[in-house]
Amino acid sequence: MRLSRYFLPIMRETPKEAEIVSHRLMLRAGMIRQEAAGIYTWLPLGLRVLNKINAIVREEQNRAGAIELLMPVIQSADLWRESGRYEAYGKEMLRIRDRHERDMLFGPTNEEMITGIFRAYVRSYKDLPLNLYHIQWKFRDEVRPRFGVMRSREFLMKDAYSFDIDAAAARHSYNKMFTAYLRTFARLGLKAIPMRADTGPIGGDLSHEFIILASTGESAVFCHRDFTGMAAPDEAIDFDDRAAMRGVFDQWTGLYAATEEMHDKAAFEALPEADRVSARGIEVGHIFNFGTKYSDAMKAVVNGPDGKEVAVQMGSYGIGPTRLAAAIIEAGHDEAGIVWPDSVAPFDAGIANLKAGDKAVDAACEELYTRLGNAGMDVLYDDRDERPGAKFAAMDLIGLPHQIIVGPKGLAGGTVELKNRRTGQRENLTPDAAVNKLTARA
RNA sequence: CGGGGUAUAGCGCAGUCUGGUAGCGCGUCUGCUUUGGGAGCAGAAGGCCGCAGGUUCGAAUCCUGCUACCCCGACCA
Repeated sequence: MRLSRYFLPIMRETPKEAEIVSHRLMLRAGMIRQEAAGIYTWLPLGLRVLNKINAIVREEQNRAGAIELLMPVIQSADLWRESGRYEAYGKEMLRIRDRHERDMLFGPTNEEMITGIFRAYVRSYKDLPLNLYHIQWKFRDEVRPRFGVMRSREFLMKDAYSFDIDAAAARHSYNKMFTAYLRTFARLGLKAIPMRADTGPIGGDLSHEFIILASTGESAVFCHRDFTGMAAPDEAIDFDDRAAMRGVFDQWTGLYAATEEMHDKAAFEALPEADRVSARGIEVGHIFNFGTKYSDAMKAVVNGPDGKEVAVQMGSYGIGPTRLAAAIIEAGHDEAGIVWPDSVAPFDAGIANLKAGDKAVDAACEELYTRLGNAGMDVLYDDRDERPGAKFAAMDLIGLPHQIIVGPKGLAGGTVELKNRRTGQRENLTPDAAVNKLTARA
């Protein structure tokens, strides 16, 4: 993409409403635009990041055996009356009425709808286990939306729903999602720590929140220091291996970790002082095993091997990609701007033409741009007629992980500069070497 | 939902107390000079001063009502 033809409204000054760093940087980098309290447009640069996050979430859901579908944002109130949540959900649910005076709502979550889908088609235990998910907009009419897309009213959520014949099978489904989440967050460059959580209005008895540590986190969290050194399972792990899944779960839940609501002060203080981590955390995922709460209420039953009908065991599993975009920035930024992990960077690399209009520099940039593009890289080429300082600032602000800086001084000696945004390390290389080095990474 | 605040050009702000028809910085446009960490000079465009009503010869400014947004707290993917 040539920057001169792209739509990237970056700002030098920070709009005053932005309090936390991710919100400020998302606005300044031209990723989002506020349309109303807690409601945002995702501008082109932000959308690229969001799409990359979604792709990783999707890959890991699929790897764990979940199957994607797409449910609507607008739902009928009738389904919610069946489960009893139409009354129970409260003012967070945005209720609307259509032209025929029918009660509708903007979905805050989809347990009812997925249960309706399940019971319409699945009759036999032989069709289990089943895990269906979608990535869809949700609306929760928060009393006080804040922190940009971190706590917005409209937000994107990946929500998966598992259906199993019995509690043991449901437990395995839970462990699979647990493992998939660890892998997902690791691929997004985040260190997420599972913490036992309250189940709230979703219901059930087993639940974990995945929390990343960040000073701007909304809740206080407490955990064992060893979590910071733990590595997520690699892609060779077998999701159908019950013992392996249980092993991952046990490993990641064996140490103390709790949010403020679930905090056990005595247990925490029993740890050696050096092992205690007391910090702020951002919730980026939440999983629930709630048994037959919805299947009972909505009669989602299957015939078991013995011919008798049983209510299916269910679980639900949520990740907020829009919140994740902000959380990744909270975890990766410096004074100059965002520092994206390669996996979610809006572009794989940037080329800064320090003297647009200079024949040699233009030609060198064009060649680099073409060659990297042919190698399958997504490159942002800053071909604008701007001063070098403005280009450096823009590249750093939007956080491109790898930048090739091309100017007359270097070219005179046959080199360009390759800069690593994260480490700040720069090296002078021939254009060939720079292309090879960048493409070798993929 | 309680408490506090703000609303003036794309962004950040001054002007409001003390009424006289709107200004600064950044950004944008034109031209020239510049070009390795957000350039300089010259010129230009851009504003129902949140909305509605009132007071007044005259309202960004005073009065009344409304709306939107932000912050602190309680609640939440």
